[in-house]
Amino acid sequence: MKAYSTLKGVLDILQPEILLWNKIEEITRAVLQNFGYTELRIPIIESTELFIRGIGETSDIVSKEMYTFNDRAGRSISLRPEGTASLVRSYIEHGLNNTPQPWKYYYIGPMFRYERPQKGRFRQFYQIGAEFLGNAAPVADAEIISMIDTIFKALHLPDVTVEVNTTGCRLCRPLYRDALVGFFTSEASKTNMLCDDCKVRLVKNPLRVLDCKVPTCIELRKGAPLITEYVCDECREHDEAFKGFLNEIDIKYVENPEIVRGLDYYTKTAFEFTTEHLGAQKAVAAGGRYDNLVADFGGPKTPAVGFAIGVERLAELLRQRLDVYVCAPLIFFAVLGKEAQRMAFKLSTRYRQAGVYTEIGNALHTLKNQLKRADKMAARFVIIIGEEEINKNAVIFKDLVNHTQEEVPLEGVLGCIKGKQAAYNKQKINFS
RNA sequence: GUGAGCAUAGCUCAAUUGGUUAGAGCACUGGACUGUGGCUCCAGGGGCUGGGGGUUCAAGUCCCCUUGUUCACCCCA
Repeated sequence: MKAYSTLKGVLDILQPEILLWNKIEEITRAVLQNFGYTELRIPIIESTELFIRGIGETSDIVSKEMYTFNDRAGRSISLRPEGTASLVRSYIEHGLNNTPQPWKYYYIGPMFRYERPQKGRFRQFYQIGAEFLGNAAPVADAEIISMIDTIFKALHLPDVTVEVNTTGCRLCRPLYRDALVGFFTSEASKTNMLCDDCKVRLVKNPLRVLDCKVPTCIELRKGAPLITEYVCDECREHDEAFKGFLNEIDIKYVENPEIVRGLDYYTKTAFEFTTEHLGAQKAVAAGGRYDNLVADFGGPKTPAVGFAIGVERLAELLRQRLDVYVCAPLIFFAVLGKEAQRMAFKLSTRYRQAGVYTEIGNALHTLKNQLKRADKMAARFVIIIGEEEINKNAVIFKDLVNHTQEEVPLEGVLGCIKGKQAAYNKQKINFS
């Protein structure tokens, strides 16, 4: 029979990787909570229309990366490629604008994009994202940056750079866009010298020409108009105030006019947290403001800021750096014979219900073998039960670390364990 | 969608210029006088050399195709 394997770009996350993920989630959730965010579980499938309307029909995500299919009733369904559209949908669908504002929620889960996998990029990948709705003020943008910064500090993530940009709004961005197109089309020779990709970009998304890595394009765009020269007063003031708040809390940022979000809904602030340790996919978190999306979805006009962290990328950066432990059993029962097994099963059930991690050896194996397993599992204590012990109504209580053992009467076993929970062995996980 | 590199045991890797039954370490399982772990020693299981085709007396090794994978482009978390 043919061996099955995961689909391209889709991974099983197993030990020890998953322990690192658990730790990341645990720490991140705690920080999100401190900033007033609660989780919202959004579905993995939505109507395709939701993403087309939200992310934009011409975006790469929608035009070539969505997992789209028809359900049995012929409705077009898509696996979510991102979380924001769903959260905004949920906000409107449940009338959550009628709950106390502002509205702060986060989500954790897999996203799906049909792309060629490479370092830090997968077809099923996990995001931890949060959305802050109902606050148009620059301080909201800064609070989001501060929150990501706090998460990364809590995780001891090293060497991250905060890059920020303003992408303008619906009033000023078109002006800039036109200016840019005008710049590149002012002379036919200039247009022709652009690379083929850029010729397409010039029509589809001119801002991306600024991001091209072809040398001739880099040369050609010298002297091109800058977004900062075209943003309206409101956007400029917003941007300045936003950066002022970052200065206020000593967050070093780099202004990068090349940050052009690939999702159409962004306005004003756009940002990325980048690192040099991730290969080409260097953004570990990214986001921005989207003041029109809620209204575009038919909700009340509601300003919003949000972001998403790439969990795989974060985990990649934290391998070796975050101490991750797996709990070993406090008690391992080594049992000889059926009666011993019965006793161990009863005892261990009691201990487990009291919150103690116990394991029971295989009664068919020799004592030596069971001790070997106990050791391999890094168990702290072994309770040996054999015929002799059953006859004496006692057990042997063995300390695997101090190499000591004593015979204790059955009634005394619980007392032996009491106060020893702190003695749990913790096995530090070694990522290699 | 485009380009390049790589596919040998669960993992990391060997295998003269093509040349016998494809090896090692780690891991796993068992054993070293029958009820005592770690160390050591011994043994064992496990590979159609990713799949298919071709060249050859002979292919893990050379050629072609295919699939997977890695990295990069595009784009993005």
